[in-house]
Amino acid sequence: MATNPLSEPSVTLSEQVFEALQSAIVTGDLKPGDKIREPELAKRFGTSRGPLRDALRRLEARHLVTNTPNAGARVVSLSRTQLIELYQVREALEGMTCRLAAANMRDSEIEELAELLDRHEAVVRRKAGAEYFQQEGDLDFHFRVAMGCKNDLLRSALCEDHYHLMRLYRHKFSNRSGRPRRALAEHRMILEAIRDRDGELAELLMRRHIRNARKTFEKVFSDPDAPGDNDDTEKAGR
Amino acid sequence: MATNPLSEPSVTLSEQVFEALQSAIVTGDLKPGDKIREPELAKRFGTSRGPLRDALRRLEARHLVTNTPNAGARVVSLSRTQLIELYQVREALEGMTCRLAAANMRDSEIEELAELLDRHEAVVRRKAGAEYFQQEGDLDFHFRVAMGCKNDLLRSALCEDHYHLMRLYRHKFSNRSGRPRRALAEHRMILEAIRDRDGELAELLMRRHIRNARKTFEKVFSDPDAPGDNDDTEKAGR
DNA sequence: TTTCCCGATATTGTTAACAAAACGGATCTC
DNA sequence: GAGATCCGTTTTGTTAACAATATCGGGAAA
Repeated sequence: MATNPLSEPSVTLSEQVFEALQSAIVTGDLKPGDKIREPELAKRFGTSRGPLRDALRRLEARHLVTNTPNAGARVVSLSRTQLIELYQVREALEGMTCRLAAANMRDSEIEELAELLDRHEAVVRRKAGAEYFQQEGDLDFHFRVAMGCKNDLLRSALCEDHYHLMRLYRHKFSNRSGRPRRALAEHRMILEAIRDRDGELAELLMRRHIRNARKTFEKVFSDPDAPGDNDDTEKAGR
Repeated sequence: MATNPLSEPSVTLSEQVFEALQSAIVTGDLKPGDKIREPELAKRFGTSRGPLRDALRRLEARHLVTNTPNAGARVVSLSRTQLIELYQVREALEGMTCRLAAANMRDSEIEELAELLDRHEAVVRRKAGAEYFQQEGDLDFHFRVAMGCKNDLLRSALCEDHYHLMRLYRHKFSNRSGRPRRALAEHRMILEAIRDRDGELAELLMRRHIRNARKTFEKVFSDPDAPGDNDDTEKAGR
């Protein structure tokens, strides 16, 4: 898949490039650590460097791109330590989110969340590709809780600033050794707390849930003091 | 004073414009809601529109500027609701920050924090302009805790993304009716918890501290068009 | 061979001009 | 007189060229 189409002519070009680039990063078309050469990408998207630079700045705000003055931009590449830091931020943010969701989510939203978990359960029961789908499903669950908290600043911090970063690294978010099944059980407990409108419990459970995911991650990737950003698929090509 | 000098020739122009514009916003030279006309500001800073637009995108990431396509940028103007949302985000983020600071702050940093509080106490004792200085001091305290948490993602979220927004609205952050004195006492308790390396307590106290500030704010700026009593948890659609 | 310096080349930073869209005011219609 | 419509102006979006900086490779000296 070389070039993204850049649809929707009415909206601004910067916007389209932004969406296309973000998509390219999250889907792995551009890999972590890849250098971003402005002329090359501009030509690829059929635009000039102006809108491209504009898009780069926005991606920088979402931590999907890092920029060093006079040296150019690269697709972000998180070390093990940074991933752990992300878990900690999520624990804080999503804990609060969940507390607010218990207070502010609409009954209909709660029911939809329950149905979502039912579908996840069916997938996990079938066992077929459970790990992978559970990854997407996990993000989906957290996404919906964020949408339900009715705090716009929190929602945007999660769904816009951090969500795509999580998507980018979801394959590293622990999905082994029966974790999907446990995660689903934790989701169920959180849902029940929200249903009971028990914000305090909902927050506690969400924090524990994310903390558990972090601990599993730390165990699986237990390189003590390796830099972390280099392993399987790697190296800025040329 | 009309024009900021744009010092430091070695660094990039975008960077300088970014700093100057941010300063102009936080100091009140540009006021919330002000329209930002690119040609005007570019001329004021003695640059072209390119670097200015670049700076605008970065300020957008820090929520200091809002941009609507084809209609231009404005200095952000937070509603009462949005300010409350900011308090909630701070409660979550700074709670975690404080927990980590208790674990990771160096002894020397803790001592400097203690000295800072001593200075604040002297100011508050003298009563002279206590409210104002306590504002800056309060931010200073929170800033240092964030610096001490040793989680770079958290630190940047607080010190870069939200700090300047808080500075912009610090005069609205409750500083009346003896709150500075109480805030100082709360700071002292937080410091003690950090000193004891008691992360759990430090987080609890910091969250309570910010929650108290929020409640005072909500009382002082009570919603004019809210019908009944204020409900902490419920929020009508906007 | 290794190291350092230097210049060719590529990439980023910046500018000014052009295109398109929004804004404001005067005029016209009802 | 109220409201809609058109047109000139202003402002934003986009482009291509120019300037400054960094990168890379080759060659000279130790």
